[in-house]
Amino acid sequence: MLSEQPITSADKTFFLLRRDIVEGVIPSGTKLSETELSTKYAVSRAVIREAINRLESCRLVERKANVGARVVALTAQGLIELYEVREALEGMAARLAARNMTDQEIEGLNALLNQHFQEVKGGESYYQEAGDVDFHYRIIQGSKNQHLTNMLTNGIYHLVRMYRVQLGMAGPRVTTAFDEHRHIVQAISNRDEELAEMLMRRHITYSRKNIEQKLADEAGSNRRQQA
Amino acid sequence: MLSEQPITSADKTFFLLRRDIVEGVIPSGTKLSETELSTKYAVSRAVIREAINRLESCRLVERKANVGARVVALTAQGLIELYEVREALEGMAARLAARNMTDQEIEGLNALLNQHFQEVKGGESYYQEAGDVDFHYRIIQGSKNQHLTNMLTNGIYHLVRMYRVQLGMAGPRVTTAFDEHRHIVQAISNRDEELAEMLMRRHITYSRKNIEQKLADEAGSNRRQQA
DNA sequence: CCGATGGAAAGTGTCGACAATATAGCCATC
DNA sequence: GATGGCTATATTGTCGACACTTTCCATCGG
Repeated sequence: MLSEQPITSADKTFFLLRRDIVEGVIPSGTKLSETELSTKYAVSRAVIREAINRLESCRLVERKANVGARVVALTAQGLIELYEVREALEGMAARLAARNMTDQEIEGLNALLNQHFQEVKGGESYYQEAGDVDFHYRIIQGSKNQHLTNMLTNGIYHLVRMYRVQLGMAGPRVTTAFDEHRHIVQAISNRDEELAEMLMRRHITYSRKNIEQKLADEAGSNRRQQA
Repeated sequence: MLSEQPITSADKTFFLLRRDIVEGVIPSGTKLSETELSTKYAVSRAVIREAINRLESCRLVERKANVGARVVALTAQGLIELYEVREALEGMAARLAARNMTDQEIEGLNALLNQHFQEVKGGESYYQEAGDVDFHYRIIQGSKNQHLTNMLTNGIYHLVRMYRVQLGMAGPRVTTAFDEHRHIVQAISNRDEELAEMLMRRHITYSRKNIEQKLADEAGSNRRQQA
């Protein structure tokens, strides 16, 4: 039923490049040469340019006129800033989800949670990341706010994933995060906008602090190694 | 001292098109024909395409593959969604500004406020819009968060302005808005993050409600006219 | 008279070539 | 030996032409 729009060559190249950048195949800081990429992907430079433009609007690469594009550098500061934006946007998403989600959607969210519970109990913690993403996606969709949805799913989430992959943040935090998810769904279920937003913001804050802690630990051990 | 980067033809065309779209010279819903625009602006289609791509990433136009681009349609729902995003992002910006602005920047904000006070007292209410934008810009900059700043100044603000211009929301609300601004600066001055965010969110909520009211009134009078 | 089919016409997607700009390396000069 | 300017090279920016898709309209069949 979904009117599937045609996929152009530029689209495909964009998706490929994005995947490679997010997954770290093309490391952070790499120069993206148009001529090089056009031979590698067997398309014209025009296609590559369009793909790079779109990567730029996702903030995955930075371009300078007459110089070229490079994959964004990953910094601790950048990650913190990203989580600050996430906190604001996803907090609002949770608030709006509590207002706008249908009862069926909420039911589906509960089902997803139960499924996760079974998996976590069964020790399949490797499902955690995908499950976490799925959970957040549903709430974002539930906000029914197009701007919010686009910003998060087309922009921020790929950036967050890039950081997680390349800084090696597969992260445990499984059981606590699960409880936090449960409480958020509870608040949405009760149509308590205030609480839903607050809990989502806390959830993301905890996640950020967890990552900051890890970065600090790594930095510490690196210093010890160097000494 | 600012290393001014070279401005390409695509840049210029982008700026021109954006201005024309935001100011309503190119009305909402208009089809943007690449061939037509390339003759009008005397540049190649490649340049036009790049400009349109960038307009799309600002969400000022929408593109469909093999069909073309049109200026986004303005709807009441869209405006509300925009303000919801603004509330989330600018609320966070105010919180971060309370944390990160320098004392000098805060002093500058106070000076700006006093200047506005003089102008408002003198009845120069036509300065309101520019002053309002300036006020919000400074707080956004004060957040020291690059992502936040880019999202707001490169994306949302142009969209908001587009709505304001084309739906004729030059809006009074001068004196009340001025008081709200004053209280926000006060909170930032006191480094009260919590309060700064709350006041900014309220400020934007009020602004949204004011606009919703106007839209409702217009719709009402339109119905009466038609009857 | 209405719907389907076919084929122009117009528009977008892609390409290779040329122009303009930045970078690197070399030589001359201080 | 270091610095400044110049040339050579490589890369990006821009262009016009061609390929493909969509859209519109006329024609045909029911």
